[in-house]
Amino acid sequence: MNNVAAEHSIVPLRTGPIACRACDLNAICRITGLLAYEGGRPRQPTGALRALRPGASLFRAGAPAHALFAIRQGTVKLTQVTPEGDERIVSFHTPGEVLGLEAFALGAYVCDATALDAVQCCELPLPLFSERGVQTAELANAVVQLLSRAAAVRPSLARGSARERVVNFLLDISRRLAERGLDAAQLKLSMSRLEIANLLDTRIETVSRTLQQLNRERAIHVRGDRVRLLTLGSTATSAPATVRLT
Amino acid sequence: MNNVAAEHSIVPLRTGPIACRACDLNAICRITGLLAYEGGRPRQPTGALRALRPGASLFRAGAPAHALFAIRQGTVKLTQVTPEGDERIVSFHTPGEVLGLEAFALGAYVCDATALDAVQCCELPLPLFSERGVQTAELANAVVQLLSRAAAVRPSLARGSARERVVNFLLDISRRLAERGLDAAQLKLSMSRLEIANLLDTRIETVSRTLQQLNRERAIHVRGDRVRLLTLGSTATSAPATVRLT
DNA sequence: CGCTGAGTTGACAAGATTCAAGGGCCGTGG
DNA sequence: CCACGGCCCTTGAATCTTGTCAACTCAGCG
Repeated sequence: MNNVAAEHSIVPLRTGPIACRACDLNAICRITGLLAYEGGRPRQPTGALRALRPGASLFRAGAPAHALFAIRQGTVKLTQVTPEGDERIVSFHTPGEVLGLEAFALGAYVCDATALDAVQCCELPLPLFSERGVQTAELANAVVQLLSRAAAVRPSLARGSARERVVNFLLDISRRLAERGLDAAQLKLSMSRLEIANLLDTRIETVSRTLQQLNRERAIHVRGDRVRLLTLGSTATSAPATVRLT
Repeated sequence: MNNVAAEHSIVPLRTGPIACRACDLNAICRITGLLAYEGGRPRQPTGALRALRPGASLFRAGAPAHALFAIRQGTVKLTQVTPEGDERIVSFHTPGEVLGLEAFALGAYVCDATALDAVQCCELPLPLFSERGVQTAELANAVVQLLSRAAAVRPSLARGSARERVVNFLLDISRRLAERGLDAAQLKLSMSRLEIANLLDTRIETVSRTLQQLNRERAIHVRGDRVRLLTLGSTATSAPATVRLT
């Protein structure tokens, strides 16, 4: 009775990069010609591709910004260093998301970006925009679209009780997967418990306890970095009676 | 011995609108011609001005977005309604700041914007951008600048201990005043304790207790909605010995 | 002059952190 | 191949912070 994986039928998750059409940079890549077409269907991006090992840095806070980045595969964490000198995790980012948007205004990155696992990302050099320019109205509009979406307020995950934070954290990951057309019920937590605790402004013990409690309640199924959403996600919004957020 | 105001020399704060040159919309107003010049010096804005009484709504979440707003005077709170139906305060905004930047991408506002006191603001109709268009490279660049700055990560105030939250809240207001060239040591809290507590994700009693504790420690001087930063703000970063953030 | 609402304060309860200990997994080296 | 050590995660118990509830002050206002 030890083969829990088989017992609960945890299957391997998708690997491989995300499709270009599901990427937030898609419109811009098409316009700039970085993404060539073959009979109406986009093929591989022609822009610079980069591969990062776990722990490798994509860019660092304060460094002169030279490019925008789009994640194709893996997870990237954005962090800042507090005045006291310890790391504050700002957010985690999954395939299809774009990093470094502050570069247009500030010319430098404001966060450290670090790969949590094997990351593959596209690099869009900024001169692409300043040269051929935001002069073409089409490109300008695409950039404005992208930035404006990023400017919209995102509800902080570090609010409410420990339980609410953990639940919202899981639902946030699930929502992102769903938005890109992936399986939203099976999550792979690429980050450690410590990093989750950092993001949620709580302690590792609290994160662990809360996950285990949700597990006991059959709201989720946790095993290491694999999480399966059971009553969470499917019924959390429609039938709040089964799983209390609070 | 009841004349505390005189005793601690609390003086009236500046009223009147902020100067156009200290406004985040300045560049865009100049380019669009909404802000006319007289011999090189900007005069009053020619765009639509709106005045709001305390409690009046500037725009509502979900409403079709038709304009950008720049605050000239007063304080505006941005709120969202949680799925449970109660108000969550997202941020407070002071003169010179621009609201509604998500409109470009979403076509609708994502927050409710409400005046906390007598507010005066400029309204920039969105057609201004779609018509004459982001086609002029200069305007496009100004919009990108504004949006890109807004896309930069802001550290959440609802993190750390109750004391850290309150201190950071006060320092945040102070910093904003300083950025616009105003007196950063004298704050007028236009919002209620309840609204502060909501923003900081804590309780009104905790906010009250913390403010009073800082007051007893001579870190600040509080009297109603007037706060004077004493050791806070001037020495908080350079000499952490006097006032502990933690 | 009493009413009302915002703010403050105290006492207690609930929840999170802290400290300590133990389990499981994995890579290294005997 | 197995033992060992390190790291991550989990769990328990004590402590501390914050939330909760209630009472009270104070200022503004009819």
